[in-house]
Order: sequence, then structure tokens, then C-alpha cells
Amino acid sequence: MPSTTITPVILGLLAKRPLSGYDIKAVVDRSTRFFWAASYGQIYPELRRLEADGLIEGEEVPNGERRRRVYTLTSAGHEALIEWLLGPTVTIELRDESLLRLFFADALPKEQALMLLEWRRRGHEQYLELLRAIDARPGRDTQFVDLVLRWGIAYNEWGAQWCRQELNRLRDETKAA
Amino acid sequence: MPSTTITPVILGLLAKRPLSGYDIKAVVDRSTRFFWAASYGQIYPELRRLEADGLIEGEEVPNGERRRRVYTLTSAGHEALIEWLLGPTVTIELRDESLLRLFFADALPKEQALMLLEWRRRGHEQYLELLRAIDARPGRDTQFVDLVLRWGIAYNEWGAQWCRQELNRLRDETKAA
DNA sequence: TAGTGCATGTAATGCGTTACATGATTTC
DNA sequence: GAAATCATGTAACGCATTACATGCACTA
Repeated sequence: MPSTTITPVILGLLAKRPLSGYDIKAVVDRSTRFFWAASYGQIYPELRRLEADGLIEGEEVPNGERRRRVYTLTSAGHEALIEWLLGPTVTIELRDESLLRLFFADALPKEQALMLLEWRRRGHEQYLELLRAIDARPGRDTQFVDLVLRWGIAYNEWGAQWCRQELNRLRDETKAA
Repeated sequence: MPSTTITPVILGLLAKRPLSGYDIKAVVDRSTRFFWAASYGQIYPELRRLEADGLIEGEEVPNGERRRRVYTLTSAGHEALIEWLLGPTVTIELRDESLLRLFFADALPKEQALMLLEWRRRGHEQYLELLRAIDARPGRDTQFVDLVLRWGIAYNEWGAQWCRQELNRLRDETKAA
């Protein structure tokens, strides 16, 4: 039973309500995409595979002449989701290009190196704006969906604060020297 | 002049001192790997490409009969590095499976959902141990290399603290209900 | 002398994104 | 009636990992 990185996303979203492939892409684009993206090229083949494996069930629900296939989670699919949720944790890998630049910033004159830190701070703040706008939308999500959104907000607040603090420290050092 | 994700890593490392492909892999494995990994399959072809483009220069420095090619950054390579450092920032993408699980944790009974948070906390703490061991090694790195290490430590401290706080909040909520 | 580390490299594989193709429906 | 959106799907491409192949040197 092979599985890709979007398998749990599909199962997790279908656990809440039946969705078409198109729906799934749309939901991902305004929720998990911040920490877990997905493309049609993954979604559609995976939906057929999951149906063949009996983890989901598709039903044709056309809109007029426009075909539409809506998928529902089966009990086997629900079990697979739970199993994944409680399964062994894979180590977290983060790819942060801004951090990579900072890592090599010794190659720059101090002034410009500090600018990189400043840019990073700004990046966090722009992200914050985006997440706060989502947070301000009417209607609450379920508890843990909301928790993850608040994580995003808290993380970017922390990140911006860290940059400010380090900027101050490094500037003082420069002056002291 | 095509460039992959390890291009700046190679240029950045060679800016400090000449290295062989093998050396680069070793240095990456104990430094950038935490936020930027690399494999031989990328490194060796890229080294030859960068040499062909004149950004680095290779010299055969054998160890006895064992061949060894050590690369040096050219001035063109140094320029390319600076250009990348000051170039347009790409949006940060993070892939955090633990966060994805949390996002779907509403599918679990409350007790088990909280366990996921608990596991996340533990993950942060294990990571912390690892980074603190690196930090405790004798000999200081250059300023910004050190900055990134301290970022890792501060991030995991913050992350563990956030988990503790949310665990308390969610547990209180459960009791209050 | 067997195992580990140094050292370079490639081929197969896997996986995800991008781009494209097709066509219906709604909206302006 | 043009443009945007709904809806499904695939083929090409790019890129990175994994596994393998080769061989020297040191050390237990």
C-alpha cells in the first residue's frame, strides 16, 4: 500500500466532509499550503489509487453536464488516517533560504549582513499580516485547525522578535568594537 | 547559467576555504543539513558545472595514490555568491509533518490529540539536546554561522514552550467543560 | 586482513511541479 | 460573448535521493 505525502492530507480532509479533487486542491490552497502544499498532478492519481485500495469511495455528482466526482472516506480510510496520526514521527525538515543566507552572511560587509537580518524580520511581518487576515475571517474552525493557525501567528511573532533582538545585539557589538 | 539549490551552498563554503566534493558533503552534514541538505548526486555534477562556468577552480591534490580534487572560489564565483546573498528573497516554505498531524488531530479523541502535542514538545527537546551539544563544542565559528546555530536553539526552545503552554490551555478547557 | 574512512562518480528511481488539453458553467 | 471559474486529467520536465561501483589508505 504505497503512499505519498498527500495521502494523509486527502484522508484528513475527507474525514471532515466529502470533497472532489478540485475541492481538495482549493481547500489545501487556503489551509495546509502554508506547511504542506499539493498539486493536481498528485491529487487526481492519488484519489484513484486510494479508491482502488478501498480507503475512499467516489461517486459521480455532476453539475448539469459538467462531471464531478465526490469522494467519501470509508471506515478503512478512517482507520488508515488514525494509524498515520498515531504512527512514528518523521523528523522535521525545514528548508529556509533566508536562514541559509544568514549562514553565509560572513562573506558580506557587516552593514549588508545586518540588512539580511532586517529582511528576514520583514518577511516574518508580512507573513503575519497574511495569517492575521485569515484569523480575522468570520467563523471559527475546529479546535486543532485553529491551533495550527495560531501556531503560525505565534511563530512569526517570535521570529520577528528574535530578528529585532539579534539586530540590536549585533549593532551594539559593532559600536563597542 | 542554470543553478540548483546547492549552488549557493558550494559557493558559500568555498568562500571560507578550498574544499573537495567529499569535504563539502561532510561540512554540510554537520552544519547546513539542519535546514539545507545535499547529496553527492548533486554535489559532484554541480562542481564540474561551476568550474566550467568559471565560478570555481579545481586542482588535483592527491593523497598518495588516492586522487583528490580541491576547489577554490574564483572572483567571479565570489561575485555570484554576493549576488545571491543580496538577491530577491524567495518565500519560505516549511514542511512540518508534526504540524500537519496537529491540523488533522480533530479526528482523534481529545486525549490522543493532546498526545500529538506532547510528542511535538518532545521532538523540540530532542532537537535542542543535539544543537546544544554542537554549541558546546570547543572553538567558536564565525559570527553568522554562530547566529544561525543560536537561531536553531532559540527556535526549539520557543517551540517546546509553545507546546507546553497550549497543552495547559487545552487541558484546562477540557476540565472546564 | 578485514573494516572503516577517504574520495569520486553515475544510474536508477521517485516524486512533485508546470504546463497543457479539454470542456462545461457562471458572471459581467 | 468574453472571461473567469468549475472540473478532470496527463505528459514532460526538473531535481534530489538512493544505491551502487570503484579503488586507495589507515588501523585494529
